[in-house]
Amino acid sequence: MAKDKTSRLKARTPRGFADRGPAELAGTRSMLETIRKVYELYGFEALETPFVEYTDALGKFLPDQDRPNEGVFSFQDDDEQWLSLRYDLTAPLARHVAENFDRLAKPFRSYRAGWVFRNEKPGPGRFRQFMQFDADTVGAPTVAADAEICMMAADTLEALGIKRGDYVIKVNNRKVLDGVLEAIGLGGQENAGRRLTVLRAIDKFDKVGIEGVRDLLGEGRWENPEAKSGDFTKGAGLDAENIDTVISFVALQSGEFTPLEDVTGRTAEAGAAGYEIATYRTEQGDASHFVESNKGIIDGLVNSFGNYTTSRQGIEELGEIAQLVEAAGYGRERIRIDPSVVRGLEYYTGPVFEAELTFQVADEKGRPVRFGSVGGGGRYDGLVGRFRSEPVPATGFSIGVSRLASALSYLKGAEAAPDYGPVVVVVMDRDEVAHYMGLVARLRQAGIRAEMYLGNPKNLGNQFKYADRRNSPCVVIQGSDERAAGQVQIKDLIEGAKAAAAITDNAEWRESRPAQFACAEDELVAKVIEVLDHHGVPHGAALG
RNA sequence: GCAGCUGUAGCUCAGUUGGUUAGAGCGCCGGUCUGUGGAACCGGAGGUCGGUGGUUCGAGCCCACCCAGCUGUACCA
Repeated sequence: MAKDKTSRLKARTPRGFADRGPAELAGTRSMLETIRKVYELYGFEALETPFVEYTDALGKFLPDQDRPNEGVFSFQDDDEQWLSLRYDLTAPLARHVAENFDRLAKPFRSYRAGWVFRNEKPGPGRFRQFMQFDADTVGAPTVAADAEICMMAADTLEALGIKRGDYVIKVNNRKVLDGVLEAIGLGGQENAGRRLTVLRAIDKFDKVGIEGVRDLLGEGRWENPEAKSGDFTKGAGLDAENIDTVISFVALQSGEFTPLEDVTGRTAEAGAAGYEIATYRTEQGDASHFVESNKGIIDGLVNSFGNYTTSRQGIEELGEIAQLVEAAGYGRERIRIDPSVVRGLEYYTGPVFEAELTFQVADEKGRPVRFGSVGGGGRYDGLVGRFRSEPVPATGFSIGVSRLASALSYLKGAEAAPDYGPVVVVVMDRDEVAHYMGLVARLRQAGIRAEMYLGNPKNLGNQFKYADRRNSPCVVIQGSDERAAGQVQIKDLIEGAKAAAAITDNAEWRESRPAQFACAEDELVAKVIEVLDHHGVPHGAALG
């Protein structure tokens, strides 16, 4: 079929999707392996579910319509049932547990890694296909299950090489929020919409600050507040008193008003636990000592919201979590009670978690890059219950593998090790291809990545260029001279590149044949291994 | 969805007040070179100037609309 220029196909990946090269694949693979080991250490077991689910199982039909939510990729089966690509790993887990409920040992503890799909506008670091790695405990109502998940999240980030202090696991409880919302008259089904607006406002605390949240709780907020220009976001329309109530809640973690724990009389103990102690003195010279601790935050919550029934229950759960993680040695620098975390606006029913990276790096243009949330989770006691007559408690955590991988690549910077290619056996004599293939086979049997040059062999230089591009550690050469002597030439390309740095003349370059030596054909494997080991190139069992 | 900015070769970009056949660097392919990577030199491929319409003797350049991308914002189960 003749193709003129105008009708030629344009090769391109769809918006929000990307191909992944060998370096990225290797990085992801080792990350997944690290995460998997931590999850297994905690007693979770592997599970895989398909990419496609019935849309109703995902709970993603638009209200009152016969059509799935636009945010999920959907299509109809030949029997006209709606199918969708999974948009997270939690809804499919709930389906799996419900489907196999009687067979599974409860509590059921499983982990899953895989691609999920969202039909949304892509952006920097946001794709329409990305990978998550989840762990969930289904059938355990105790907050010990939640506390454990938080500790595991901290362990996982550290196992991935993120230093303590460069991340934090924030914990909140939806019940605390719900109680506050009830108290300001936003309880009940009829206020679901306004409740959502309030939650979103709180969720934006990080971005817009305390005054921004105040605007969003009241009339609304302009994208550029000074100029009153750009987009206007309509607010929740609360009155001043209720705004103050909500603000006082958010402010508990704002740094402007963080309740402290009084450790007067036990400063030695607090100091030993690693707390930074703040000291205040009265005019009479009496000293009081305080630390910023989870207990302090919880005491503050009890003081402000302890008389709301729903909130009180949530605060007690947070207190238990704080106590459990503290007892296990996880202090506030790792797991932090933080009332501003909202997370997962729909199905969470109790504790919610968010894993955040706190270090900052600059991108190639010198602008600061914030990574923010790299994982999150919480308790979703209602999700499995949708399929059954009774509620089933469940709690879980999800790591955004793709986003975390890009954060890690910034952290590691340029030190990413080069991936070495295979040993290349060049073709000097076309009639001897069978013999060259024999050499390659010997190398492969010894566990060495190797291949014969399969392109046009007429120009030896091209074969070296190819090996160079593949980042091959060395090439194997055998012409008629060597064959007659029962020898091969091994050329160490890594050493050669160093040795040749001083040579500027092409003729001299060719003549000198840097880092090249001859050996008996029988010694081929042993000598190649010497070269590989010298440069730390993996082979044999180390290939994995 | 809304707002701002940007669309010229694979990439980064020039392109004069609107004036002949739209250029450069890098990259790519080939050659010098069928016994040696880099360098060098020579040659080649690759463009409906994002699209359509308009103004004009004449548009890559001016105007209108559309499309795409980027950034922010909204939404994000």
